[in-house]
Amino acid sequence: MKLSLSYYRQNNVVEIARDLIGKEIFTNFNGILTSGIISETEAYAGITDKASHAFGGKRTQRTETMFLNGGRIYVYLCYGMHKMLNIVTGPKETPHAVLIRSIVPKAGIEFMKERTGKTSLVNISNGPGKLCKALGIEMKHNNISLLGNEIWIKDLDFTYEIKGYEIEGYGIKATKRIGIDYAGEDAKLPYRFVID
DNA sequence: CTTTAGATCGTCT
DNA sequence: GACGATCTAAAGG
Repeated sequence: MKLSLSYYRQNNVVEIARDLIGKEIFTNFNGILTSGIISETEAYAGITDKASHAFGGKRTQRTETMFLNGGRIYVYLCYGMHKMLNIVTGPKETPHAVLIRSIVPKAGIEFMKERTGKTSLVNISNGPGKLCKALGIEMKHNNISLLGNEIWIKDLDFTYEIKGYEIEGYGIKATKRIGIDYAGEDAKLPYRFVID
């Protein structure tokens, strides 16, 4: 079933990042439904985390979304061409977010191929920029609710097998985050979660 | 297999 | 004006 507001408003962003592994994220834009199983995440822990856009309580037009209450998405542009998808968590004024870094495609695979120009599922959504392309996520989707009919996340109570990718009885490994060497000591925190 | 350059633009200073 | 929570293609070993 669809994850609820009370789920997103829990205050432990690192635990939520770990828990989101194995859940299914959907988008439904203009009648085109696509989804994938979340297989890699990273937690960004608000104002105390040097790697977070909201570090030190930094409020700008861009980071404002993270300060709102949990249960919406934060989309931003990286390197001038890639959209990044984040799940805003925690209560209002607590700018926690979970970056979705990889999904295993499930629903609407033909649409994903069309959006990415790829002919196979290999490497189609295994990266934060790539999954946004596969799911059709654009800058204009920043700030939209995860309880509406355009994007949502579902808990799974059974296992999946998708075109050779088996997601069953998996383990979850914690590692340091990617691409945040500027964050000093915080770059070493085990805030990245992957299926193992 | 690994390394490297180049693409490209919203956001902040 | 500088810089990314990245990706790809191309070249080299």
